[in-house]
Amino acid sequence: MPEEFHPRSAAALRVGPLKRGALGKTPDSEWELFERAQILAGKSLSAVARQLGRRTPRNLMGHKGWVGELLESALGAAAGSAPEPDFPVLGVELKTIPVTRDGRPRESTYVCTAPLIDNVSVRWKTSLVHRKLQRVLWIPIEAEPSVPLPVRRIGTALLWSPSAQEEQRLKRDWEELMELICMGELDQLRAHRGDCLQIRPKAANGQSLTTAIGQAGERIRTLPRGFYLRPSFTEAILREHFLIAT
DNA sequence: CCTTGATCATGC
DNA sequence: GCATGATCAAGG
Repeated sequence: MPEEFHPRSAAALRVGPLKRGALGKTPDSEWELFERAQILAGKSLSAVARQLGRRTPRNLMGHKGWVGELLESALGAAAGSAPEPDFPVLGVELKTIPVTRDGRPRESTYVCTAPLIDNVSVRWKTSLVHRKLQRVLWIPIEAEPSVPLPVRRIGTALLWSPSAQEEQRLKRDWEELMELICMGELDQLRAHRGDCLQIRPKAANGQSLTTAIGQAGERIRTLPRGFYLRPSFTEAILREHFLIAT
């Protein structure tokens, strides 16, 4: 059996330096993925970037996805833009989540593109939202504006699956939102809809257009949309598993 | 302070 | 253009 498949001791997990080549290797199991994430806990973004041979930008303006991409590389996620979880074989989606000093999410969490056409046969359980949220490796990232990006720290990872109740809430929202899409009610498809899951524009700019269905069933051009998790939902996830003062 | 709507970068 | 990675910024 290859050496890298052996469990490591708890002591090694806490204080051991990263083995040469450890960063970026694709994990073969969920356990191995989680262990790699644990090793990153407490490290600064610039430290991880340095070990990967990457430069750390001064800030995120013009580099909005930099943190997520850094963690993808560090954990060996399959790079690319395929509409599937980051670790397809494991069925695990990786999400970095910017948090305040209190550990509360600063932003909503993008899930996936909202399908505006050819979606009539899609059910909750066959939806991309469902597939991506079945198993998520949440990695909180320190995101206080007063803390310079390079010294912001990576938090303790959380491997999460929705509870039955959480899944019901997601399913209800998904069905309500998809109903509007299928009925051509894009005017009513606004971000205020949805208890925990919402739909918002997801586009390069306001001129971006994609095809959707209008009220008369005709094809129309509209802004591309994406599914997002509300911060209140992700905050509850973190709070259930970590101790967060209220 | 929070939410909604808008936007930035990258690969194909 | 579409999918990924998200954060920005105006207004309530």
